[in-house]
Amino acid sequence: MVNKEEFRRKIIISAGKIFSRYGFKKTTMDEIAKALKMGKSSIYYYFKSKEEIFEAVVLYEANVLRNELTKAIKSVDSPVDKVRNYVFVRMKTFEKLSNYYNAIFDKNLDHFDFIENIRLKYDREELAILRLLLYHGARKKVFNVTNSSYTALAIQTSLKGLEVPLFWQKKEVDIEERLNGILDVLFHGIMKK
Amino acid sequence: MVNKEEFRRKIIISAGKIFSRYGFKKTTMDEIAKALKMGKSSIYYYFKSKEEIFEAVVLYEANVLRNELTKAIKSVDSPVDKVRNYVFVRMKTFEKLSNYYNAIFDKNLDHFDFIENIRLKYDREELAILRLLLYHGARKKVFNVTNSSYTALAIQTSLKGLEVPLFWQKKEVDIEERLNGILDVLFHGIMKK
DNA sequence: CGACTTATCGACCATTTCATTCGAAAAATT
DNA sequence: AATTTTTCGAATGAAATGGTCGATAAGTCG
Repeated sequence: MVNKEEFRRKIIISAGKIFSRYGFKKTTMDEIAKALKMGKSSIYYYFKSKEEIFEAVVLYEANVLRNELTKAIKSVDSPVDKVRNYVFVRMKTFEKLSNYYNAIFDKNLDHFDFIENIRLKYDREELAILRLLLYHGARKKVFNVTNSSYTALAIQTSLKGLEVPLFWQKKEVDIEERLNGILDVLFHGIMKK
Repeated sequence: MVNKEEFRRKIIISAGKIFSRYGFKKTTMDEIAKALKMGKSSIYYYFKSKEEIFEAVVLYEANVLRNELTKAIKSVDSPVDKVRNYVFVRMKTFEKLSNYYNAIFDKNLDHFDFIENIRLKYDREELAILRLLLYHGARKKVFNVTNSSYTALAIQTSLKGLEVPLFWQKKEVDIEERLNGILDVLFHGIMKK
């Protein structure tokens, strides 16, 4: 009982690597099994289907993202630093969570309902976090934000805008620079004079 | 007539990218065609089979390697620099020629005769080049090599030994450092006192 | 134009691949 | 030794895929 969950996690991590390399479709159950030195059919003792494994992988990565983010926020005090850290970590973690992002972008996977669900859920979560960061910043008279919900949405939208070029032309873009640019604009439009 | 060869090269380069990402087996003719914005069957106007495309790709990359190497040798004068450049370029080009190297390493592709042929041919070529470099070095009284064939084989063997860890754990290994180490040993065992 | 060559493509076929199922049999636990 | 948990080989049916073929554009030459 205890070990079954343990082993599921093992599968998730191992399969995650393969998925991230070849994508959902090109990854075969046989490969996942071989990587774990098991027979293909044994995998089905732990997961009902390939899709279910993928779902678990994406969920797992989404959680990693969530943890990194909350950790990054807690690690500093000032609202400005919190926002800066949040944005930075969010973009930096990007590359590592290829399955999560592939799941969200890949048109080929649209038909998976759970992806839409995850996307919605995490969008809402992100919005809540941003709203809170802004709200506290405003409370402390650091930000000049009247409607934190509204501004949070604006920030989220611009962050998503940055995801696309990052995702498509990975190499070309200098993340750091562009992020700093965005943060500059963001803060100077937000900060109390 | 002129354009057909041109287009074959286009296919080779485009397909090469896909092969290098997914490997021979996981790459489909449909993908190759789509990448070129063509119908799948059109590809067969230029190549007889998927295997033939792959062969062309590997051959193409092998030629790239050969060119880089001869260029690197010609760019310097002293025997020491020639050997050093040769070894360096050979290892540096490594990452870029994933198809060539995959073809040589991948057990799954063993049954392709042409791979064995390419391997043999290029092994022989490499040996000839090394032998020449050593021979000239000895002539100029820079190297202390009595049997250049024999020593060339030794060097080739050790270079191949380095390929394996490079190939399997790409990230971990610091190429530069290890190469310099090998070169150090090589030269100081070879140089005239 | 009209014959002819070059190039593209959709539909189709034969085969292979692959996710999944199932029952049996190890292995572990009671 | 009975029971439960875990693993696996073999089988299956559906989907994917490499390759073929004839039709048909598109281009060329007289």
